Amino acid sequence: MNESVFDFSKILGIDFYLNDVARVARRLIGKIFIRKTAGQLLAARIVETEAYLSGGDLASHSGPGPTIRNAPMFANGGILYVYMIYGIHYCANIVAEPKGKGSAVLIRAAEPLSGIDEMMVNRGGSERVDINKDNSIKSKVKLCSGPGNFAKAFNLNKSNNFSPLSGPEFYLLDYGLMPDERIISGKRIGIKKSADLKLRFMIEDSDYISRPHII
DNA sequence: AACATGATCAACT
DNA sequence: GTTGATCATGTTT
Repeated sequence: MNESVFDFSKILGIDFYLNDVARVARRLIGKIFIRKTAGQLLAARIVETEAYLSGGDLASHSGPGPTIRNAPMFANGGILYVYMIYGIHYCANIVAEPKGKGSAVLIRAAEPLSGIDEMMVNRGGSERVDINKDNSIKSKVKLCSGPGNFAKAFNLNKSNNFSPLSGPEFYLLDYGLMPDERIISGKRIGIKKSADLKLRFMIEDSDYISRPHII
């Protein structure tokens, strides 16, 4: 698959992001995330997200109010917020709602579509990303599954903070859902505070989900 | 001390 | 195959 496959007129407008973050998280399912750099195009279809609210959510980084780290969350929606977790992994978020609110959507998993060889390289190229000993692809299933893996496959880090999702490097395209696809919601993964909120969204029975559904 | 994780390995079914 | 313990390790509180 190459660049000409994608229709960049399907890009999401800024209004998409300036809505309630839980609504944005749900509607991001099925959207195609693209990173375009010189001579390279990475693309994956989002299949799993989590919303982190602007208020009343003890698990959200915006809880303490604006700080250096969470500054992107308090900017206007439609940009990236990338932070490091556990000293090892990066997590990529899409900021939602108008400036000053403080909310974001964590991208937890996606289906690789384009630039799969480059994603392999970004991930480290070991058998852990399902490649055979001769470097041929065994499976693309786990390449972007899990927030740390997604960020690594797209080579995202803190330098991508505040990057707009309206180009020229990052794009989100809306191709809709397949007729038989259903979006389900459940508890978020890996948090202890506000753990019962049903703010995780995913395509039911998708092969690319990072973890099982937790009601 | 906690943290929006992921890879690995031991000990199971 | 699956599950649970353990570890790696930067940044914030």
